[in-house]
Amino acid sequence: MVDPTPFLDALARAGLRLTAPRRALAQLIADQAGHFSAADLVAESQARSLGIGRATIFRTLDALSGLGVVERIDLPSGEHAYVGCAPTHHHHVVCSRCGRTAQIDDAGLRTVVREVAQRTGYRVDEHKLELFGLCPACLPAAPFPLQRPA
Amino acid sequence: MVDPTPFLDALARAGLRLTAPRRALAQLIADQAGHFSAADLVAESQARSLGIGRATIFRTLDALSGLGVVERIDLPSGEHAYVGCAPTHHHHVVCSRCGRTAQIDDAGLRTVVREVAQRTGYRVDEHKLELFGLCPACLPAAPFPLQRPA
DNA sequence: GCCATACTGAGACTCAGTCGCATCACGCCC
DNA sequence: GGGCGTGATGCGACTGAGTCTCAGTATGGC
Ligand SMILES: [Zn+2]
Ligand SMILES: [Zn+2]
Ligand SMILES: [Zn+2]
Ligand SMILES: [Zn+2]
Repeated sequence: MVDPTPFLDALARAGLRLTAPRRALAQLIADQAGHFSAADLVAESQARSLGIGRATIFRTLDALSGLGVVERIDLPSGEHAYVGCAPTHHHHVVCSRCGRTAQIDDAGLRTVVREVAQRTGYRVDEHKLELFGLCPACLPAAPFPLQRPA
Repeated sequence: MVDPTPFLDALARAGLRLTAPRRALAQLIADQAGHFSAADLVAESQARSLGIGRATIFRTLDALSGLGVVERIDLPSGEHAYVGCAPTHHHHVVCSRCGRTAQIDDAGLRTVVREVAQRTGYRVDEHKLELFGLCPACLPAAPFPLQRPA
């Protein structure tokens, strides 16, 4: 039951209409603890009998991610998931157990990108960094790393 | 018409059989200039009348990526693509125009990962970094960056 | 309150990827 | 150089994500 206003504000600021389905979805998204999939929203919307069409859920996710307040992450499994987040450049650490994410800013990546550009001769326009592991809350539950950190 | 033996070697080393479809696919993959999708292979296999089933293509890609000689990359568009590559830890710079990729090793990312872990309290087990831009060959053709480098 | 128009829901559709199963053929052993 | 066990194949049906169309609805500027 977190605050959905950032999502609504973003929509309003972009000149998009604040319709009932969008309000409901903003709330639904704000309520998510970790990352969530479009299917999750469909299921919950049905569970809560919100009467929101599947297409609208996809369209709203598109709109919100276009505005940068929701971001798509590519799970190692190949699935797509979303997280609500701030519309500034950043990356995510994703907990493989509970799905909760933390935002991280540049964290020294700028240097890495510059070095890569220099070494490869590519002009790098865009980059994506995702980190997976266990959040502080889940750490005690799982003693061994899945893979050696690298 | 590049050399398909690295793929075949990897299969053999893993105790997998070198069947006709796998040989054909190894060649097909070796022939790819940039990244390719499962659908690309299906199409080319049909074009060359290789008679390879769709399922086999997916299964072979799974096997090869399990062995690390092929890697799945998540394009910004959300599509999945594959690239043949060395079975060591590395990342890719992907040309948004021609799809050609360059491998890059750690490139200072280790430090970034460590810093992120420290700042967030997460234990980071796995990470994925992908860079997108233009390769040296495509650079002259496209004067403006799609987005400000960040 | 009216109206242009952005948005919506329903449902059909496409396309990636999976699965089960009968058949095949690789490659080890002789 | 054959047999044979078993891993691999192809087919075709299936699932599930995401898209599209279109007629109808409701937002928000005026
Ligand atoms: Zn984000
Ligand atoms: Zn967790
Ligand atoms: Zn690779
Ligand atoms: Zn290029």
